Formats: sequence, structure tokens, C-alpha cells
Amino acid sequence: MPDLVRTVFHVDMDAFFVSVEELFDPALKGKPVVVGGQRHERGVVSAASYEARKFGVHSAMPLRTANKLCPQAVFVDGHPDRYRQYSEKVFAIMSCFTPQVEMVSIDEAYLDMSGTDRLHGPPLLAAHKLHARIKADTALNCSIGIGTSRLIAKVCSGKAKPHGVFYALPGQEARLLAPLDVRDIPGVGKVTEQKLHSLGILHVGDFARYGDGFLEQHLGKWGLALAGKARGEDAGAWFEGEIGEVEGPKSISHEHTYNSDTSDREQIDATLMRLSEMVGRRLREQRLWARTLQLKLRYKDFTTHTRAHTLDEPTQLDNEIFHHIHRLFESNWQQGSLVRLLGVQASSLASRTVQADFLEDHTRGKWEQALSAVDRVRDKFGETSITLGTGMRGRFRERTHENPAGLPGKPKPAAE
DNA sequence: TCTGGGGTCCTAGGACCC
DNA sequence: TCTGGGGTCCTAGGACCC
Repeated sequence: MPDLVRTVFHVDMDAFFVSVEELFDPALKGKPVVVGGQRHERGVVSAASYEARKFGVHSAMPLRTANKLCPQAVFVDGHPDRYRQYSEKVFAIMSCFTPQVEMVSIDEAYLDMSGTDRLHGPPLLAAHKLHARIKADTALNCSIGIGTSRLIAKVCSGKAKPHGVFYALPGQEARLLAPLDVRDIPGVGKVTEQKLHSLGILHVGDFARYGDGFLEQHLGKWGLALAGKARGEDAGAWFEGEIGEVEGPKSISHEHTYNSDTSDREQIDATLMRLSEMVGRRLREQRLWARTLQLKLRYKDFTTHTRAHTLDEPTQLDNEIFHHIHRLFESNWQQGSLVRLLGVQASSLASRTVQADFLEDHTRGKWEQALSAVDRVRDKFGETSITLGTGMRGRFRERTHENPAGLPGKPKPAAE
């Protein structure tokens, strides 16, 4: 018998990066801690401990600002591998409670707990069990929101912070949302907030004063859906698909901001090559091929441009990626201008297609094998243990049938 | 306060096709 | 020849999230 109401959990880890760092260095406990880089570096705060937050430090704030607000804070570099490892542990625990788990980021997940009463008891009890299990198995705290939809569950986990559980009873949704600032709705950022304010909508409850026509005209279908939510309606595709359907990534990208801006071609080409390699490597790891490649170029004054190129045939080869990215840079860079950031993105991703297999491009296949072997050597001996040809300083050959990626030299299968 | 890095989704215009 | 409408693909930019 299907449930009439859905039971959705939103699990949000408390100060996740900071808490993981504390596990590796207990001396950090109780101190103001800033994760994300050193105090004078170019960069922003990834996470701040509750002690640091008391001084006004928060994530996305420039590190230098954080240092001014809280000079006594300990600044720690981030360790993505550690966070991934703990994220997987938490995921495994949640998967014991329901198969319908969806990680929405490294430290957040939605669980569809509908119909699990017999197994885990009513929602509040189940949430407390989950909370205790996560604490027992990882020594990490989390907050859990319970509601009839993702939106409600997410709002509830915010109310549960830190280290608590908050349950919105079915039927109470509109009452819960009405007094909230519009900014508290996920998806409402600075810009949308301003727009809503200018329309006289400060709180979610203010949506009720306007008709659907008005809202759609000014806010599009998004506004319409949110107004429905504000009324407590559970309809609408916005935000509310099935939980736990994991699809592959839509894009893979890497970018780099220089510590000081540069217009040096060798340095720029080296960066583009490195970013292309990083993207290519992840494509191969995930057995994906990309049809669209995009260059991101940010100048000293922060003006940012993206330039894309779509290929006839998808690729996962470092030098093919580099070749196109390099061309895009070449034809778009204002010669001599100082560059702040470079980025490489692969999109229109697909698993190997039947057509591509059918092509049986032997040279290409060899290159793919060679690169996979290179990846394995790098896994074993480190990133710098092997480089391809002359790397970025060398001239790139023309692309030919024999050498479709324009790679210098012949592929050497990496030795075991 | 001089502003990271990895993503997702949306909009809007132009090309091109029927 | 002054001129429609819809669909799809591609590109660029931007809002937003953690």
C-alpha cells in the first residue's frame, strides 16, 4: 500500500570540513578554524568552525578578509580526499536505512524514507537512530530535517542546526514557510532576493498576495512553482524528482587562479596543458567521452569569458582536448592582457557510442590505451613520474590520420 | 572584502531545417 | 517578391549551490 505522504530526510553534516580536519588533528577542537588555504593567499573560505563564525567569518569569504576579522584563527588547507572518504562512509550508513539515498553534495543528502515505519519506526525515531549511527561510526555530527518534500526537509535541517533533528508535520508546510525570508529558500540568491524585494515580496508568505499571472510574468515558471510551495502544495517538478536516481555527470571541469596574474605564454600554455590533462584523465576514469570543450578566461579586472567548441567526434584524449582549448585561447585572448584564471570544461558527455566503436580507429584506440596506462603509472608513482612527449613547451604536430590527437612522438605503452 | 573550485540549471539569440 | 512557425543544436552568460 503506497503512502499518501512522502517522508523525506535531508541530512546535512555540521561544519563538515572543519570536523573532518579535527579528526586528523584533535588540537584544532574548540579553536577558531578556517579551512580553504593560508591567511594571505588568494582564495576564499571553504568552511569555518563555529568559533570562527562568532567573529563573522563564513564560507565564500576571501581568506584575507577572514584573517582581518579573526587573526587568531588557525588556517588549514583543504583535503578533498579526506572529505570524500568520510562522505562515502556516511553514504554507506544512510544506505542501510533506505536504498533511496541521493548525495546532493559532499556533505548533504536526501533520503526517501516513505514506508520505512515498520523497519525503523516513525520518522522522528528513525532520524534519531540515523543521527546516532552516523555519530557512532564516524564521530561526526549532522543535522536532519524531515518533511514531505525536499524543500521542506531542507528548510527543517537548517532549523535543526547544529546537531539536531527537526520534523515538520504533514499539513504544516505553508505555516512553516510563510514567515521565512525569501533568501532562506534554496535557489534564491542575492539577485533574486533583490528582485523579490522590489516586487514587495520579503517573506515567503507574501507570495499569497499575488496572482499566478503576475508571478509568472515577473519570475517565470520558477516563481509559479515557488508560489505553489508557499501555499503548501506538493505539486510541481521543480526541486522534486525521485530521490536516489544517480545519473552520470553533465560536465567535468578544472580551473586555476594564479597567485599573481600573468601574460606569459609559456606559463599559460603549461596551465592549459595541465588542466586538459586533468580533464582527460577524469574522462577516462569515468569512461566518458566529451563532444564539447570549453575554455574559461578571466582577466585581471575579473571580466570572464567562456568560449566553446563542439567536435564531430567525442574525445577523452589529453592532447586532443589541449589542441582545441589552445586554439580557443589563441583566437580569443587579448594579446598581452593579464590573465587571472584559466579553466577547461568538457560537456556533452556520453559513454562510448556504438558508432564510435564501429569506427575502429586503431591509432586512436592505441592512444587511449597508452593514456590509461599513464594514468595507472601516475597512480602508483605520483603525478610527475611521467609526462607525455615534450609537454607544453614542445610544438604540436599537425593532426593527421596517423596521429589524430596531434600528439608529439609515438605512444609508448607504460611499463609495468 | 578584491572576489576558489567544482558543479547544475536557465535564458536568449542565431543558425539551420522542414 | 519582405516573409510564418516550430524544433533542435550550438554558444555565451549568468544565477545559484556547497
